[in-house]
Amino acid sequence: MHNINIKELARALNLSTSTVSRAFRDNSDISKGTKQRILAKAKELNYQPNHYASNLREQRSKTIAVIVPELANNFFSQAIHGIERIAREKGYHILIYATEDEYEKEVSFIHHLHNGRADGIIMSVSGEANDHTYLNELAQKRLPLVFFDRVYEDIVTPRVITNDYDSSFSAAEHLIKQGCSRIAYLVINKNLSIGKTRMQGYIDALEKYHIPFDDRLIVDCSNSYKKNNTILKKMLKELKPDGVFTSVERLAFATYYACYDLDIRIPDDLKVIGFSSLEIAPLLNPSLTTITQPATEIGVEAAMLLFKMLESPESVDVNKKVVLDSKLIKRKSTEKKA
Amino acid sequence: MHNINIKELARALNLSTSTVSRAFRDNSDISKGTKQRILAKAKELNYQPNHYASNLREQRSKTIAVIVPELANNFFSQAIHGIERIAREKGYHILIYATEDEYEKEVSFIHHLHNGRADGIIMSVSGEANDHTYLNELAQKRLPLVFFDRVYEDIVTPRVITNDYDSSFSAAEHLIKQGCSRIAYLVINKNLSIGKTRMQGYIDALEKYHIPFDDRLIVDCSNSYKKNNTILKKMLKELKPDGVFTSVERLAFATYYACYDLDIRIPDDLKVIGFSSLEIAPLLNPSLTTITQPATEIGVEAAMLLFKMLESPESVDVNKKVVLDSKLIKRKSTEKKA
DNA sequence: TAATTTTCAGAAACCGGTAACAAACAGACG
DNA sequence: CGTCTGTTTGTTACCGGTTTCTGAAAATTA
Repeated sequence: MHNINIKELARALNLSTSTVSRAFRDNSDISKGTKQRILAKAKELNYQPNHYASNLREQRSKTIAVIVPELANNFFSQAIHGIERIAREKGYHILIYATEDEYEKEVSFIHHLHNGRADGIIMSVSGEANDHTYLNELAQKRLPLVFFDRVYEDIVTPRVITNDYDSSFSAAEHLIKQGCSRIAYLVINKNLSIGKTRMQGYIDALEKYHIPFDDRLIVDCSNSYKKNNTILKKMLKELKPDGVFTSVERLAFATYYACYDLDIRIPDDLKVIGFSSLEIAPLLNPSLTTITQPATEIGVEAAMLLFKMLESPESVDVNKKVVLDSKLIKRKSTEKKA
Repeated sequence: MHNINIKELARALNLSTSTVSRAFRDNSDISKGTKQRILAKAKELNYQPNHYASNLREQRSKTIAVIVPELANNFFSQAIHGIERIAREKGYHILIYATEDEYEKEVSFIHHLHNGRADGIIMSVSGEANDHTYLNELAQKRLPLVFFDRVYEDIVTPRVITNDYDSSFSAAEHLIKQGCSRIAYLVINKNLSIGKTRMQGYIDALEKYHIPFDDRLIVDCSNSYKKNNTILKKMLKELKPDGVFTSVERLAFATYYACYDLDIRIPDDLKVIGFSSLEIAPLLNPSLTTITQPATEIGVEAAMLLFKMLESPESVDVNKKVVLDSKLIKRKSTEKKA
């Protein structure tokens, strides 16, 4: 048994397809009586207008694409949660794509989206390469794009970010005030603007407190747990920092594991602070001081911005930047010795 | 500037649309030369076949829908990650829907999917209500459905689950062997089969070790953190259990928080074990003994099963059940006093 | 009552592809 | 040279809706 279509429904009611179609859209003229009759019959026969036929005719899909570097990550899953909520309220569906931080996948996803599959794109970039021209084609096709959190500076499109510079400055300042003077900064992709911005906050805080900058303390990490463990252990042994500031949640965990392995006590020997959306940071051993981004809210804002662009493209400045505040939450991992 | 379509591409090449169309599908006859010429021109003009037009004609969408209770949850985000990987390999796209454990949303999502938007559905159910007839209509529409993890027993469709009974039995047994005799079982939805199965393992383990069953120790929790905190504190004070077994990750965290508040020491005063997909369970204070489900693999298996159904519906028995093993990982939260 | 406007329903074109069928053309063969 | 076969391309109907245009009937107005 196949799906019932508008033709069959029309025949069952002895009406034309155009009349039946009208019953499902509010604007057109149709008598109240027939509309009722059609809707009743439609419900009885469980008729749903074919989505692809409507989309083809109307030239819009009521679907938005969400591209993120990874899914199994607290920040992104919370952000998607926020996007999903707004999309549902607006009657939109969301397609999810994970780039796994691979540039090729990012390019491929974007290219495929040129086919009308989605009406707009919300994206947090992978940041693996420097050629972002493939994103410029979107504007030509009138496919609105909103960046969130991880962005490309050279692409002009609205974005939702957090006050990364201030947060980083505060984070480094906090470590300094807790007595740290050799603070390592852990980053995954130094080239990505978010990594750079956060690093600048760290550097400026050092300068304010006249702490010499040692570039060996800027540690470039990878996405592999194993490699990071090696890198971090080496760094901890050789450079003996008394504070670690991680620009990414995962690196805070990696630091914990490395410290466990090396019998370095947190916070006595080493204080740790990190960007993190982990809800159970208070349950860690020791509880982790975090800069927590409003992940769900970022998703919500990004989605609302995209919908605004869809509803009236002129109303949104392409340079629009929504900046939300992260929160520095002090916990045991940066406590001073009693 | 609008999207270029097949007609314009054909005109640019002085060919008919059918010839151009053929260049993009492998089966049809077309000379090698023209195919090359077409593909080159397509690339030059950045032509992408309109997805909705193809879908309408071919009556399939190359899209699968994934319905989960929540997104901001380690288990589900890992499972989606697994699904996404397989889908991408197969050239499929995935639509994501979160029910937020609300029955109405689940029904509404399923109903909307009758419109051809997706070729198949992978779902973990909300379990809020008892009428699941809306799912039976899917089979009539030849819309394949695969359950994973949280399933409805009364719906006959392939499923991917874990050995919940055995895992629960082992978990309870582990607590008993560690010296617990008053073990609370924390559950969110007692009616859901997964809650029942897991509870049975717990009950049978108690029986095997001749430990009396006290139904006050079966604690029905909610999805609200605040409510759970109240419920758990009350339970801990009144019933003084020496072990807690949580059927859901979130409840293990809630137990930790409650114990912190009440100064109950884990594991000395109370041992805790729980189902959890948290990768950083070793970093908790104390590290949490978990039954860890192979979340990503569950997603992968569910997706592979769905694709098998799509490729040859007869080849998959509707009673097909893929059972994967969870792992019991012992950590400090269930350690015996030295 | 006749003229005019309004209301409501149907016919048909259209969205952008796909594929069955038709046709043109080249080469093989008697 | 004519017929046959195979290859390649074009013509056209179709997928399932939406919407413009058209016309008949009903309602309003003169």
